[in-house]
Amino acid sequence: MQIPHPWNLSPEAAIALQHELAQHIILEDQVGEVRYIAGVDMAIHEEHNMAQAAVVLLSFPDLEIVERHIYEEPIQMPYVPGLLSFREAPSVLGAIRKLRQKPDLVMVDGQGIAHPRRIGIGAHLGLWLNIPTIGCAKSLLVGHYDKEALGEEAGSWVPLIYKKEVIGAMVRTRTRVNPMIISPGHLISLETSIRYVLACSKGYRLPEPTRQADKLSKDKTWIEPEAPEQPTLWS
DNA sequence: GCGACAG
DNA sequence: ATCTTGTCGC
Repeated sequence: MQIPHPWNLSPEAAIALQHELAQHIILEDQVGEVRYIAGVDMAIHEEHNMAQAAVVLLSFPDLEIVERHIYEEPIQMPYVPGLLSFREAPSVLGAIRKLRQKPDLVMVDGQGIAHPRRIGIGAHLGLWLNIPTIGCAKSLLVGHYDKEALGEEAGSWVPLIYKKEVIGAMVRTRTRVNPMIISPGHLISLETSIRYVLACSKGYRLPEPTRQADKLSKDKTWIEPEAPEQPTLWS
């Protein structure tokens, strides 16, 4: 395949690459036993043009924090709707590289395949890592759904439709709170994606992996602990 | 041509 | 994403 590939591309080249990569996304479950779930997110310090990516590894189904890491680097690309992965993925991957334990599943802050070309940052990261991923977004990029059909209780959900196809689901992770936009990333089905997201929801809108990563990415007092450990043997 | 538009 | 205090509701 064309992985690895450069990230600093022109909008035209990035879109062309997405069309190529989307062909390789697998939506059948290839999720083995899940012991560790990672959550990733990123914050930006506009003034210094710095990105602060964070990854938090949780045990499953306990959801206890096992590892937390931050990775910082200058932001390279601007934000362009539909091309978010080219702006955030490099930094997120930097944070993931610090994990000592390989995650069995990764939850990403953004769309999975609920994307114009079916390859949001969640799906893109899954392809790059060859690990099952789920896109957990807080707002819609594309698609429509039946608001009336979505129950108010935590656990209810309705399919997200785009061009006559089911690309994800609006999932109520908390009663009477705006639903999360859930879509499979890679190596996982929509049904399984929803199942894991709900299994990771602890009374907050964001599922634990993403919620913890979001919090850590915004933390300004976090000090990355020493890494006298051995290099990761999985990446 | 006119909106919509993850983070 | 980020700018930002108090405030309404479960």
